[in-house]
Amino acid sequence: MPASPISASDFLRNLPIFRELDPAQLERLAAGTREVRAPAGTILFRRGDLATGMHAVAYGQVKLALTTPDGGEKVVEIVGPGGSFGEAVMFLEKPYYVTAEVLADALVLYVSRAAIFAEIDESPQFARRMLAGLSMRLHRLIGDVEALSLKSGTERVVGYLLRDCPDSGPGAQTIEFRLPVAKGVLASRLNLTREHFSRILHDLASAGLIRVVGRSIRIIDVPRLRAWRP
Amino acid sequence: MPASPISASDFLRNLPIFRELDPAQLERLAAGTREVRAPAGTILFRRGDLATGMHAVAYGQVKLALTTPDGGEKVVEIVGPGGSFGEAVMFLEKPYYVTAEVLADALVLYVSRAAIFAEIDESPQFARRMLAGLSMRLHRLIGDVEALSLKSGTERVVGYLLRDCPDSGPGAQTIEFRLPVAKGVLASRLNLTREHFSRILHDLASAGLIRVVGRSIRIIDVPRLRAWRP
DNA sequence: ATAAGGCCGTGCATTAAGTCACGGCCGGAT
DNA sequence: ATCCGGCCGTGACTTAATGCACGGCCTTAT
Repeated sequence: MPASPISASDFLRNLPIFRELDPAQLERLAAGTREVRAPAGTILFRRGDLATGMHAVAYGQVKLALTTPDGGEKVVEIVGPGGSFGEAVMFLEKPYYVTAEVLADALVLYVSRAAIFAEIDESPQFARRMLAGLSMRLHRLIGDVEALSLKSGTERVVGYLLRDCPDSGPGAQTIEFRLPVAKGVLASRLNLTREHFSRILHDLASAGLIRVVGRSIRIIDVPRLRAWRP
Repeated sequence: MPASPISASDFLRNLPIFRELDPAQLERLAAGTREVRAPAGTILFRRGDLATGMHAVAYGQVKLALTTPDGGEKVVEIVGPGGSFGEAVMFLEKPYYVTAEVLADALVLYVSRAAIFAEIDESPQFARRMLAGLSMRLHRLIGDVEALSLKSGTERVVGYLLRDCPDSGPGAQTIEFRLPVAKGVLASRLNLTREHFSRILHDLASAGLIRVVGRSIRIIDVPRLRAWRP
């Protein structure tokens, strides 16, 4: 099936979920893998499509979103290199619940259900790896539910800005980075309207906590931002 | 470890997750199972406690809730007979993310991580069962995220009331049932304040869609309730 | 250059939901 | 029976967040 099984297994090896597999295992998975190169804007699948395998991003960016009949959408996750999606729905043999759209030109690996199931039968270690992966996802999703249900918009934004800041001691530290996606997409991910998100960033900036220039954000004082209260 | 391994395996057999296991497998799991009888009000574990196994409800009712430092809480799930919880956190070897409180006198089976892991190594079929279980949970949780982020309070209530109504044809059908828990708990589960929930039920009732008497709810016309629009 | 389109910020009006306060009711314990 | 305490309903008010409208700006392609 694959045009170049060798490169498929090379990509697979570098994905967190498939790390620590031995070469034989990777080879078997690679045989059930298809490489999908897709430019920004491509819809990989829509809510309701049949699911017959899982997906992993080698490079690029994919947006997973819930959609409503009347055109509304809520971004559930933004998947970057090394990330995977669609496992749950593959195990359940149900149609996709979300729609996947490529945001930045991507190489997505598609691993068939048959290959995954065969490998589970072959290797308990692999099964545990998949279990850990799903558990991880579940854990993060409950974090989202928590943010959605008992935090304010501003708290969610602060939480996001500090997502990978070490919980370091006192003393004003400054960190600068670029948002990985357009603000509109991020707003939806954080369950805010574009307008509301814009206002929140503005407010945090005029409180002297952050500095925003286009997509670059400088956190002026990490501990003070972390200590933000309504 | 168990006082009566025979009854443990009897209970296990009747849980959806462990159904279809052969007697030998059940026996092995039962050996790693502890029966916990707990009256209403018991806290089984709190957010932050160490997790070393999973839990399954034989009878009774358990509430899983997120808690905030300042005493707030959001009910994530109400687990009844046959339901299980704590798997994800067990696989990740992380502390519990939610707090579990017994709502109605319960028998909860606690299965140690060791027993689960051993059985995964023993049986790929069991591994697939666990994968399906976690996938199921993930699926439902995304449903919650969807309800939380793109539905109004009333829509969530309507969705809940219709949760297990067959999507049958036209013609006014009537269904009556009792809420499984106190309205305050249900309100939190649906991410509403008690007051808001109360008003919503009132409004639906005065629109002639439902009839509420204490904990009993009669849906007067299922299709019309389903067709409810803001 | 310049045009065209997507993305973003902001003022104003509106609304869904939350908060506070109070009073009634129901069910279990004495 | 009667008392008590938890659970629930409701009115008045506040607030966080949304929706709409518009205008600027910064790409990207021509």
